[in-house]
Amino acid sequence: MTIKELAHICGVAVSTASRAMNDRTGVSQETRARILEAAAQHGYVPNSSARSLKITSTRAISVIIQGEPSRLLINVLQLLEEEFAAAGFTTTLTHVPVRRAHAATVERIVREGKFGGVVFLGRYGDGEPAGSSELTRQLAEIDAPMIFCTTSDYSGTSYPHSSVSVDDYAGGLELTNHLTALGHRRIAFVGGDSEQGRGHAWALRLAGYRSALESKGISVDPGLVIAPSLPAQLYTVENGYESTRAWLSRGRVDATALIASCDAVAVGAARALHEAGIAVPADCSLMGFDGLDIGHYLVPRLATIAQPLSEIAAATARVLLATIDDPARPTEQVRIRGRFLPGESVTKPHPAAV
Amino acid sequence: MTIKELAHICGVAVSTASRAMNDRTGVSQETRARILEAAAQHGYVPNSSARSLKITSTRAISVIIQGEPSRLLINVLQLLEEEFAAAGFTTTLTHVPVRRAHAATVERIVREGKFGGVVFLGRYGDGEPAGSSELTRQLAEIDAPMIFCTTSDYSGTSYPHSSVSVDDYAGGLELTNHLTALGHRRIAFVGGDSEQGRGHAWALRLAGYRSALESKGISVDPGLVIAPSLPAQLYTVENGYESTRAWLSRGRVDATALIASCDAVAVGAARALHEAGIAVPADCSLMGFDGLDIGHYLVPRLATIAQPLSEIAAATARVLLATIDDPARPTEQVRIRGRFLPGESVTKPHPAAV
DNA sequence: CTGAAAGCGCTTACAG
DNA sequence: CTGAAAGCGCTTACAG
Repeated sequence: MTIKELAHICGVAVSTASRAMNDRTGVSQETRARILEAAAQHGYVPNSSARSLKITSTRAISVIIQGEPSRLLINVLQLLEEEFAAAGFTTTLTHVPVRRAHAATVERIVREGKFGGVVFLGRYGDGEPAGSSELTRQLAEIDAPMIFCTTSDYSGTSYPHSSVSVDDYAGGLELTNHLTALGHRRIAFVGGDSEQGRGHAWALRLAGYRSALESKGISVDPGLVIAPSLPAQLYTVENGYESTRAWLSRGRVDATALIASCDAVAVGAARALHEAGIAVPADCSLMGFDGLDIGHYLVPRLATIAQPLSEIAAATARVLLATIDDPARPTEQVRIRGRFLPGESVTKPHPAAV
Repeated sequence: MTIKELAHICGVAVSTASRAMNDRTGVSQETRARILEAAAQHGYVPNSSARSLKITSTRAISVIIQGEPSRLLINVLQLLEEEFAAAGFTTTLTHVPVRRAHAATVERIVREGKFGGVVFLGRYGDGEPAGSSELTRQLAEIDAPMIFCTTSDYSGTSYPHSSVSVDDYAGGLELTNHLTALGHRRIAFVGGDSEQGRGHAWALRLAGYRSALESKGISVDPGLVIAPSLPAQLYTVENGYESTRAWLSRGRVDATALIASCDAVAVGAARALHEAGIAVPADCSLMGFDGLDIGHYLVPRLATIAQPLSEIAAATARVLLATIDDPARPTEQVRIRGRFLPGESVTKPHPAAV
């Protein structure tokens, strides 16, 4: 059923039916009621294509996720939807495969002009440094309100778009400080490489780890920074397991604690430690990052930094909507402090370490 | 830029530009090349609203997920996208909140007629029995190709739509047989209630559990079937933890093994057992269901039934596409056997049980 | 091979 | 308050 048929049934013009359906002024109370009733009775649903073809300022947001979304991103997506819905905006998720030409797809979405704004959720591009990637450069040329959510560029170089994320650096710092306060000196970091990771969450967490150690006068041992065995799937349980196993196979390193680049990596690392006969936390303490629900139920319960997802979603919506209202608005980099969640996976250093 | 501008630039008619862009016959090789080049140069992107307003047979599939999607559903979604893409179909995900009027939203999506077919992924409706819910009845009146994926109706009553899922019943049977073969007699089941669950995955797994016990001459003790403490979020770690804890607090029950309705529930149950001083598997064996990646890395490694996700996605696409080709095609109920994954969470029964 | 025209289902000035 | 008409950007018979 089209609006034309609906109008015919009610004996009114199409324009009147449209006004009634869209809750617009300029229709008498009774005419509106009659039309709405007929619409409900006949199950009339406006054709959204025709609608968006006419509508100029589309109150819609496109959320773009690249690759397989993690549990965390799904939770953020949920919250983003709620935030935007509260402001009267629709949210549409577009899923961009990692392999395909990402920039082209994004450009297409933006150029189509169906959306009032775009949220990039999670990583984007090919994992290059956020501020200097080819994609970022291309995006800078596209004139549309956009924001990066849970992706940040700690390097602080000029950054063409707004972003919102947990303060990964401060989190890495805090986790490490917890461990040094307990007396740990030989602390390993798994899931990140020191090279080519600028702008990545793990790289910022690693930077926090380095700073914390240095501020305590502990020199960072390169042998304790464990490169990812599966660089294509950094934040996965598999990567945590394989990386830690490869590291342990290289011989005794005397670490008394291990910080994982995220909770999932921590789970994999815990398994690798277990298989090597190293008990958590008796022989080696373990820290995660993200605050996933599941970490709270593991045995031992995982110590971690919880990402403030609600605040991240709220800030993302706030900044993007403000940018839509005022495109000339300066960009904003929002970093929100995470909350430390103590766990059973951490204790004082064992004299005979890993 | 619109197709009109593109046509103007190339000095051709709009219809010619359209034909060139859509790879249609009836354009000279050189004209086509010229138009495509101009399109690429100016970054012309067709307006999809205008396009879908004209197109009759929309080669697009709507995937509807209700509530917060689990890890498992996300994986299936991924695979579905690939399957449909291979057949030249676009996939659009619509996320329906649990609270809101689900039937109305679904009806709206279907009635809009933008999609060639609809996949319901995961649970739908208010958790009522699949075959007899109000929603199913309403959907039966909507004339569009649809299929239910990972949702099934084991009851075998006449079912108005096609569905594809793992064989939950056979899986429940297999898990239980493994335990009885090891000598277990007092086996509990957590995460499902015996009432009002017809059509739910956990109910089918529970049915398999019952049958397996009965076939061994072991009577099912109602005290060993643990009702969910959080019925609103059945397949969650939280529910596994809370349900098991509530059950353990009711006193000694002599169970030597516990089957969880899914892997997530198993993780929560493991935590509750641990807090009660019950060791897995020494004091109590534990079985999951689904075969999530993480279960493979837990300590102890979780024994489970792996859902054949690729096969489920492939069958879903196959049946739905066949239904689109031939709407008169009879509905089909596909049940795919899961694969048992042994784990360290299961052993022979301990004499002094829970 | 190419073009002019109709029309998909809507919304929105513009008249009355 | 209501209606007739233009037009959003595209595709597709229909002529040439």
